[in-house]
Amino acid sequence: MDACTTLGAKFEDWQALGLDEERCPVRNLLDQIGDRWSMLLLAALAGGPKRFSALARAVPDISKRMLTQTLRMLEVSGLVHRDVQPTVPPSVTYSLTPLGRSFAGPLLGLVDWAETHFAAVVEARAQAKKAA
Amino acid sequence: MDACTTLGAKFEDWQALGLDEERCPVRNLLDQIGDRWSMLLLAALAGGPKRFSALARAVPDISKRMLTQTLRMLEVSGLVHRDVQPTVPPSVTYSLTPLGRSFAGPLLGLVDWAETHFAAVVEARAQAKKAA
DNA sequence: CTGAATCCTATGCGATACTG
DNA sequence: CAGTATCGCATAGGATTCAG
Repeated sequence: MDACTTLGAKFEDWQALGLDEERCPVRNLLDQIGDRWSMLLLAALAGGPKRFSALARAVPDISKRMLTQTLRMLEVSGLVHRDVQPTVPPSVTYSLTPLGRSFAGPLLGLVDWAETHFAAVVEARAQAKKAA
Repeated sequence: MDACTTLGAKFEDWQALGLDEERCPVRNLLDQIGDRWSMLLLAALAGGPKRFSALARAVPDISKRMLTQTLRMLEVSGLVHRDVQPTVPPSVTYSLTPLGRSFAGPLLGLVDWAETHFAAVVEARAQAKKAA
């Protein structure tokens, strides 16, 4: 049974349960990390702990507001650990929890797909634009 | 080298290239399928071709507007094929292209992670709420 | 340095009504 | 049946300023 068939079967199961946002793990996950920044920050932290300002530099086009907000959400969900050093000036280090690290595998799968098939997607979009 | 380290290394590479939205495959993918419906519709189609109204029933809380819009985007990106039967009344069937099917693997990885670790995430959120 | 607070704009997305 | 068109709100999220 290939991945496609398996996925189709799983979808049937969720559907039978009403695809409820609260109960369905997949809907829940998508609500969590289906935003513009979550996956990117998890990837940024995969290499090791980073400080707030280092993360801000690593992802140039994120605002401080969204950086704080996204990290908080990831922390609440148990994917990221926030370590505050009570120095002056304060120093805050973020790192992946074991749960966060366990997410690296699936995320890497997505990343690999993106890199492998990026050219095909660009090509498809070019074709579509030409047809229009 | 585990997935976490690999992912960290890849992020360094993207960072070196400026994490450009146009050029970075990952940013591009996230812009595409990082919305509320794309991944869900791809999963819904993984089991086989479905008609427009069947998809609308499969995902109860999607509006016709978003269903159309999301399917169009997936079609333009080459992940979904749209087959129009010029009958009366018209019948339109959507299916995954080979490119779309190739995405089932990575997507299944994400789904499996969600199902496996859902309980842990819920637990973490409960702890965070209690602390607050 | 690491945020919190406030303000403001863009737009995602649902609801509704209409068409071929 | 399978959309399209229009309206309108709720929210995402950037810019800026203040604080510990």
